[in-house]
Amino acid sequence: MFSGVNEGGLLCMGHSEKQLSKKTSFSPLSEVAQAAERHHKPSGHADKEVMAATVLTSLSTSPLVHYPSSAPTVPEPAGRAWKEVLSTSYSSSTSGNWSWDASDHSVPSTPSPPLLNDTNKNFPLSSQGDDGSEDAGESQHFMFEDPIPRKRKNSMKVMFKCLWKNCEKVLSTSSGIQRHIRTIHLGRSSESDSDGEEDFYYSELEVNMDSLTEGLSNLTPTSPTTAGSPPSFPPPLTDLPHSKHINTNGLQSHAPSLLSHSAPSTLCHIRTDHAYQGATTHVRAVSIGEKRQPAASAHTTVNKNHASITPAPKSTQGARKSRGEAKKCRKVYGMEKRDMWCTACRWKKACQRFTD
DNA sequence: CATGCCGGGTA
DNA sequence: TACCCGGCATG
Repeated sequence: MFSGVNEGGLLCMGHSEKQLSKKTSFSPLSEVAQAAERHHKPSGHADKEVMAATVLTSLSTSPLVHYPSSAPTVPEPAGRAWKEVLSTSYSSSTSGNWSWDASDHSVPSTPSPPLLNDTNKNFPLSSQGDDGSEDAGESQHFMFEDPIPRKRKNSMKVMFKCLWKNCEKVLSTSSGIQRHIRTIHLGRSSESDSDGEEDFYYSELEVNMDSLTEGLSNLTPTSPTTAGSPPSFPPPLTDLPHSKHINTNGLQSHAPSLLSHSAPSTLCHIRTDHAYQGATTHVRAVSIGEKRQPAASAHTTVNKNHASITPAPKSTQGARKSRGEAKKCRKVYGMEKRDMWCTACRWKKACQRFTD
């Protein structure tokens, strides 16, 4: 799909420095461009290369452009389907400093139209001289996509499935599932007495009705019985490797705290570059509680979060020299904005901006 | 495989 | 000292 652009980048890589050829997994465009820009020393490189790289960079400043090439493992159809899902429910600014679409026009069961209207997309990093091409909301998704990216929004449906033990209640709205959890499992009578420590463990099933029509036909909003849940989905309340734990109060700087009970479908903000999904049915477990999560927890790589269910914070014996959970410059800014990294990160040293 | 960063190299 | 990178540990 981006063959033209990619080839351009790769062409530049062809006879560039070893650094470039080495990091083939990164965005060749920006890498080349930045390297070319940075290494403006008289290395004998033709100006043409620099120019081409620069142009490519300017074309590819939107990470969205870069993702498809950097995530080759995602099958194209699934990837696109996922993007469709994203575009219906989330607003991603793709640079790490993402933001929810603060507008509360989203209704879980009826995916809202593309967020062409999200005006307050704050994108503080976009100080590049770029024009508004990437502010155009989801249009950027398809800037370089094949000309027929027509989506089938109508085919996407969001379900919410209770993850509490022995309960597989499936509702079509997250508020419904939250109410269900609150009343049934948390024993609360009203929504008002929320003490901010509620754990709403439910999974958000985004179902592509096209491909899974009959497979999930029994997963109707009113079907409380065993629905066609993903086979590997673990029973709740013990371990939730697939679950995402999101809190209502204490989201930190990078994770906007717009997670409100009233805006259910904006629960999870997905960084698209981590938007891993292998199937058209995306399962996302969501919990609203009081636990703190590092900012990096807004990942979609759902299997990394050790979501502790009980309020007792499970003392992860990560006391070992584990890698910090904080997003480092590389993750936050991405390769394409490498010049925004802290110097330590640029030099492959310990990040000094996002210390743990 | 991607990421973080130590250790060591170069200018 | 600033910068870069090989290579390893980690997830």
